[in-house]
Amino acid sequence: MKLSTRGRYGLRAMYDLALRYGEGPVPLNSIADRQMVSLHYLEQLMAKLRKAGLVASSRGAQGGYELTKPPEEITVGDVVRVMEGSFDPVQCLAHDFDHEDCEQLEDCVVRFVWKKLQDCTNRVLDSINLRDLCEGTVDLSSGSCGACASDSQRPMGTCQ
Amino acid sequence: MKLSTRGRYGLRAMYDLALRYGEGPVPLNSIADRQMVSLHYLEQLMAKLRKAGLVASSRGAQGGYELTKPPEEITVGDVVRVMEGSFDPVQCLAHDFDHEDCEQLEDCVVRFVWKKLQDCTNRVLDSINLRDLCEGTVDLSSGSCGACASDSQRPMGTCQ
DNA sequence: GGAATCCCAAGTAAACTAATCGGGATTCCC
DNA sequence: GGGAATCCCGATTAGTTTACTTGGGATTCC
Repeated sequence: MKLSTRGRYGLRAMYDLALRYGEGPVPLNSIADRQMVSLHYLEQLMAKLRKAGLVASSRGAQGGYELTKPPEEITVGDVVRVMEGSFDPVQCLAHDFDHEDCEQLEDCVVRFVWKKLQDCTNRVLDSINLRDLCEGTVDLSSGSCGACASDSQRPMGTCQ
Repeated sequence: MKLSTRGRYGLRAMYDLALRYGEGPVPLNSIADRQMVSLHYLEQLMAKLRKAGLVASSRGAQGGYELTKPPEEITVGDVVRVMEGSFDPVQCLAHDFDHEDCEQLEDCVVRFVWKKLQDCTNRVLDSINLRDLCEGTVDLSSGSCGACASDSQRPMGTCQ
């Protein structure tokens, strides 16, 4: 189980926008530079976030992207589910699954393991919003990245 | 984020073996039949579990596979990590990652979101062992599969 | 000796990933 | 009104992964 670059880049872009919330449209090339991601690729990712209603765009010079809601009203789960697709470890946990097909697919006991996993994942992702990220109020107690902690020139809580 | 068939089939095969623990080698074709999985594909999956030391095989007629440990000593996490690879949402959370590369890769704040996700996932998967599955002592309270509950002809806790 | 098993390596079609490429449409500002 | 800055869109692509299938070989029991 891995995250794709879509989820990772997408969340970093949203974090970047959250840091600049209220300052007007943020052009994508500045995000691409800061986050070191290909501009064209990021455009594709932003299209998903726009269609999901999480960001709004304005075209032309001085255009760019901005969050459609305050950072505290957007959870990490909102972003990740848009970028990665909803976390359905197995098909028959998906909302639109026809349970007539049940016996063809999965052992019940085993399926509920996946259900527990899904619940836990959503709970974690929905418990953190973009404002938490900006303010560094996320509890970082579990595990630490030594390489980052010592670099004090960078903006708070960031690596680059 | 999805589980591949490797993780799903692998856990079902291990559950099947756990139900028959102590009864001698279980031939793979019987597992493949019960779990409705291609025999040859299942062979490949079992090879991983064997190399990881979770099952032992005996060849020849009356041969088959069996757990190397009692079901209560094998967690779902043990199985899933073998089958899916360890859940490292991003590279730099992996054990062998060189943190010199840190600034190239990921924003710290965002990374700790992934760290929390990893911790929670491992905690859930490691909290359930194969005996729990066999005895149905897993707490199934969150969510339910209507199609299964009503079918009383099947072995307890199963769908098929 | 033959049936039942596990073991192994190779091949494959389809999907997915992580982009790149090339251009078009809109808007601001001078 | 012209040009720069920006978003928008569709096509293409190389590489990887997934979920198998195919075809056999080795071992063991009876």
